[in-house]
Amino acid sequence: MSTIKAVADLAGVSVGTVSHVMTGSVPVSEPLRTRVLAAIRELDYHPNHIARSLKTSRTRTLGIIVPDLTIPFFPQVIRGAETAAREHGYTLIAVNSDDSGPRQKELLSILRSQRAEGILLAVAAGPAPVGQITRMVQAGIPVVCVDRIPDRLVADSVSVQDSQAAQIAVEHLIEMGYRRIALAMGPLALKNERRRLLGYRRALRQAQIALERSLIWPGNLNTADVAASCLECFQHRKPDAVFATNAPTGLGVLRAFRDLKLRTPEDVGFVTFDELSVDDLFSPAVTTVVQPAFDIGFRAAEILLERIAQPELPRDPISVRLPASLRVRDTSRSRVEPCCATQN
Amino acid sequence: MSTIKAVADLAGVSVGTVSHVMTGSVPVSEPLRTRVLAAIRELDYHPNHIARSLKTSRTRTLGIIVPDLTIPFFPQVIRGAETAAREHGYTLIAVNSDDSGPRQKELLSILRSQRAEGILLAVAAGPAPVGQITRMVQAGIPVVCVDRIPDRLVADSVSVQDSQAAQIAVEHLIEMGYRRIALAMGPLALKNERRRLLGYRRALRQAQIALERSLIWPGNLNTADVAASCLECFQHRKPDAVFATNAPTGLGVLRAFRDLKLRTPEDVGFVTFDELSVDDLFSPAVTTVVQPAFDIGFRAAEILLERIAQPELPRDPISVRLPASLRVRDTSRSRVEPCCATQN
DNA sequence: TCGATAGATTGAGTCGTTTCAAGATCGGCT
DNA sequence: AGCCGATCTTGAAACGACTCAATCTATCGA
Repeated sequence: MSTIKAVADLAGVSVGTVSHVMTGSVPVSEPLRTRVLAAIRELDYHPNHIARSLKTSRTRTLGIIVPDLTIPFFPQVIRGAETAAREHGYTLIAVNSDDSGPRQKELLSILRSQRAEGILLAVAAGPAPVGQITRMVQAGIPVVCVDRIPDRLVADSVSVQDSQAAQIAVEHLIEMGYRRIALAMGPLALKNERRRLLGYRRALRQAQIALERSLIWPGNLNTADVAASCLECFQHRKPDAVFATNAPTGLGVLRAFRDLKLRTPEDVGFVTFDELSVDDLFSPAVTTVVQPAFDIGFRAAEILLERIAQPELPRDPISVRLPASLRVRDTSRSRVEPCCATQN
Repeated sequence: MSTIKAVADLAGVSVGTVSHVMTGSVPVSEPLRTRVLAAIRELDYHPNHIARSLKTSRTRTLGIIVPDLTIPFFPQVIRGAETAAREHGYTLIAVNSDDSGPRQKELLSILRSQRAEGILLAVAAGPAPVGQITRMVQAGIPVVCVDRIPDRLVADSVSVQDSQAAQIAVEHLIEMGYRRIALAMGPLALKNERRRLLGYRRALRQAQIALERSLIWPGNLNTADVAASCLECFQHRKPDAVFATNAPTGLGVLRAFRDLKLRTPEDVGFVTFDELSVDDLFSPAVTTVVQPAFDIGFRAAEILLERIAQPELPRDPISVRLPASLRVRDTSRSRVEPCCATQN
């Protein structure tokens, strides 16, 4: 791979001149400039970004760590962040923690070694690496958390208005005539989940529906386990609707419905957080709470870039909450008389 | 951010010794080693990967460029590639070309400047950057193409056995009793699409069904446009089944079915390449040709790493074709008498 | 014609690490 | 005691690009 020196020799100028042509920071006369550009083309010269970064200590690189690329939400976040990064001349590199704590630590360390100038982090399940993050921020590498907001961490974050979104979803179910609304949720250890629970309670309270603790199943994010709790709940408590606070949980619930031969919305109403996929093409189409994933990524990257641009500013953590929207489809339509006998 | 020199000073040794402790390439006595490790911890030292790369000219980094992260296929490929990379101590960085030719060129250039040691490329739509790829390979940066295989390019590639997969899918439809099988496909400019067409023709020929040209609609990969062609075709040619050769096309067809109020499989049979999503939860569940996306990524990365490990080997391009599998669900079940009157 | 000045060009030093050759230390053996 | 070899430790030279200070060139006015 050719170097700046090779270009300089071929063009018959000094390395300084070539550098000036590349960066444009210092004017270069037209004839020399032309010769340099010709030499660059001739040698297929690609400036060594590594050497450049070493000297300038600027990599113009942002990192994003997501727990699972195969959940549709995260690619959207990445695209948003990438868009913002590109507008500022930055490159975004995406890596996957596989929802593993150790791997996440390793990736943070790698990104730090690679001297990413800032990091977007959607934390993996389990305890968040608070100490590591704090050290990075102290070392001058800003970190912005997206989606999941770790407890006990003072840092910038961008996510959705969890409680409002949950409240709207549950209010919608109530309006549609459902009363015994079960809440299928993820681990209470996650702040987002607690916030969504809050919205659920608020909606019930405002509709003067008594809270029934046995209709709330906090669980893990394993789709199969969720399906099991759902089966269990339907045997004993007979809810007439389910609100799922996240996609894996929602899928688990749908799986249980299938096994129980329950139809939506005839037998049971259903709303879930997050688009499960192309929900509108299938029947019954699923009513979902849609998170503004692209915007979350975009805003998060913007905050990060701002921090990078003004590193000396005092760090009052910024916490942006974007509104979600309810996309009403079939699974939450008003209850109707079933046309033929079903178990219920 | 602390440097190796700071560590050396704190531990009271030379920078060379610290380096030896880090890399383990030269033995270091226990007492010194302990002092060095303590100093590293004390200073929260993270070796500057940039300086290291500059010196060793090894970045231990692989790049992957995909056209669209939000298509579920690609995240799977990335996970496969990442797994293989990690096994060899490499980090994979993923970037998104947004299916834009210029952006793809730019990303190739960036990855080259960043000195990625090898590149996995799922080419964007439009003409492939053959020249650029060839120059990279000549410069010693191996490139392996995944999924889409550009014409006119002599390079390693990993993708699916297109024609066999298509043939199996169409044979399945024939076996289920469908005869007028339409082929909804992407641009003929793509080699994969031509291969899938081949499989379709082979299946028809073997079943002695005459090929009807008007049942084949090559198109672009725009879901809305596909839906339009589909409407058109159903008005004039009345196929009794449709095989879609890729996911966006498949979605377009389903959208048209919805608009035409056609039910599957009662009114029309349907099989598509690629999982559309959680196809099995909805009704009717979609019969799909499942590509081994993870394996494609994994094998591609392995080939890449092999090339990197043995750069001087002559480059007979390796072309791996992995088998796809047919996941039979509802939309291709045998035709049955409709229970009530439907348009047909 | 000459000096001053603005502008273009150059070259050396630097970033943080690896690595090689050379120096230091130590124990064992004669 | 002195020497040898094995083992550990050190220092300095790279890697490739940027950048500052210094040099060079040309232009213009006196």
